[in-house]
Amino acid sequence: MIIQLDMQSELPIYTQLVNQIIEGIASGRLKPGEPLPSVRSLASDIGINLHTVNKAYTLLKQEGFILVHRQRGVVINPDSMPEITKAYMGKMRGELRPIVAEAISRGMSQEQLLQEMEQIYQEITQTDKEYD
Amino acid sequence: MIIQLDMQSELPIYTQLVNQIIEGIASGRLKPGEPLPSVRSLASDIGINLHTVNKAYTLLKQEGFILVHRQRGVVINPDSMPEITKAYMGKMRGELRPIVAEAISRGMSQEQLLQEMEQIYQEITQTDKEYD
Amino acid sequence: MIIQLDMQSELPIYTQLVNQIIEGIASGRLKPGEPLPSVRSLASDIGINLHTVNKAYTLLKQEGFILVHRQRGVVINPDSMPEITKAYMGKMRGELRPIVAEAISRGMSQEQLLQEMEQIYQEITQTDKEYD
Amino acid sequence: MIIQLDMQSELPIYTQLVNQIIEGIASGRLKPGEPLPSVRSLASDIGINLHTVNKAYTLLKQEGFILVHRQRGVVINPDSMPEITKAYMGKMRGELRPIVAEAISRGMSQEQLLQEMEQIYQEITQTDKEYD
DNA sequence: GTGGTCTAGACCACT
DNA sequence: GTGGTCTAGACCACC
Repeated sequence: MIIQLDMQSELPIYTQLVNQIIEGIASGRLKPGEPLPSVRSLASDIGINLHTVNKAYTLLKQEGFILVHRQRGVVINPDSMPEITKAYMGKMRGELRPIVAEAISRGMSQEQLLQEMEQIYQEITQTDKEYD
Repeated sequence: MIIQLDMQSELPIYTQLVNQIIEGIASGRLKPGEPLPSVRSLASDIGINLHTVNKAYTLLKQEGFILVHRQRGVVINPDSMPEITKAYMGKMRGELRPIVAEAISRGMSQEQLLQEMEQIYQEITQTDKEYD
Repeated sequence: MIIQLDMQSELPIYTQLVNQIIEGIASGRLKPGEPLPSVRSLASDIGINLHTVNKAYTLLKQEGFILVHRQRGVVINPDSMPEITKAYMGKMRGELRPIVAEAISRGMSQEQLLQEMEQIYQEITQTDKEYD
Repeated sequence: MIIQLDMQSELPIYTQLVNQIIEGIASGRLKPGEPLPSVRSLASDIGINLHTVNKAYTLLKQEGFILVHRQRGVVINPDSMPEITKAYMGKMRGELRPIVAEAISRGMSQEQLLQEMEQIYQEITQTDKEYD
């Protein structure tokens, strides 16, 4: 798992970590049951504080993406991913809405916008298949 | 222009203001050249601090959505909206990516996701046409 | 709001804080919309670190007992308390079960046990009514 | 004696073990004088560390639920179960209190709550009577 | 060794 | 002044 952090980003480090791990799951690079590095080792690997990693793991655990197994350590949830709940859909639409609004106000067509999303979808899912 | 703020949101108030004004533009409710309330009146109308409105207007001005005349006050940019620059596309893709990734990891299909975006696009653009 | 912490307890400080605030809500001493002290002031009042208070508040926020209002600070959720969800019932039963099992193995009758719970229920709800 | 451990639980494994053995006693599946597996065999049976089983047995012995004979091995205390001491009642009430408080704050009535406890009591005591 | 908790001190964004 | 974030160093419980 390669983690790329942007220390200048407005996004908190722990959020970037969460995003990258979720993208890892979405892409198939991180498979159910697969172990994640310990907070300490990941923190020292990417040169941040262990508490920052801990916060990211805690959030991922709360949402159900990962779990802490007493014997195997931190692993991608082997049983199931979080569901598409109403709460999630609400959150997702709330995040999407201002992005779409700005695109419209800049004159982007619906087709262009959908194409962008489609391309991102493809980029994420069709990651190098050497991992399968 | 009706402004709906969520004081419990994680989004800063000034960001919510910016988003709503941009959505107003996208929907056609706010037309080029149309005046916006003064910092002072908007702030007192919605019960927030002057600085907060000021920050929102400043950001909108920087991106080119509005113009601030000393005499004529604040108006929606009558000449042109911000362009679809490379910088903008990069920003937009960066925001879209984690949303798409989470949707994928929760098992949402590309079709579902595109449909969601299409619906949001429609919701914004086909706002009540009494404004035209 | 008087907070009583037991620094020798096996329960983490932030858990004790969470419990006491929830009991404050249950008893009516803390009413919907009522403000809670800031993390800093509460921390210094009870002589603990502000991060510990922060963790307690974060948990209460996640479960919906409190919310952080951008203007009014931290307040008891004025609209609604968390629901009696399936997840909550599962959690509650899982906590209750070992308590009941031990009581049975020590020879406590169902009546005694129910009476204990009833008394606790009464103790919490019939707190000194000077607060109403 | 079937032991069900949840390796993702927040409860330590040894606590889960203790709880399940006490519930076994409460239900009548484990009777006074009945032998329990040796530390070694139980550990290997359920795939956990020797120390973990040892810790559970030590706690059960300290509270008086089991006896550990050098020759006859581990047995459920044949003479008596732990008493309903003041210390125990204090501990029990302390555990019950936050559970009751949360139930109240979520709007659960005293009747509902008592009913829940009654049902758990019944579930534990009216276990399949083939064991009698 | 692991994750979990607590403390301490610092900076920043927001209002 | 508020909450949010990050760092640092420490101790403990668990396995």
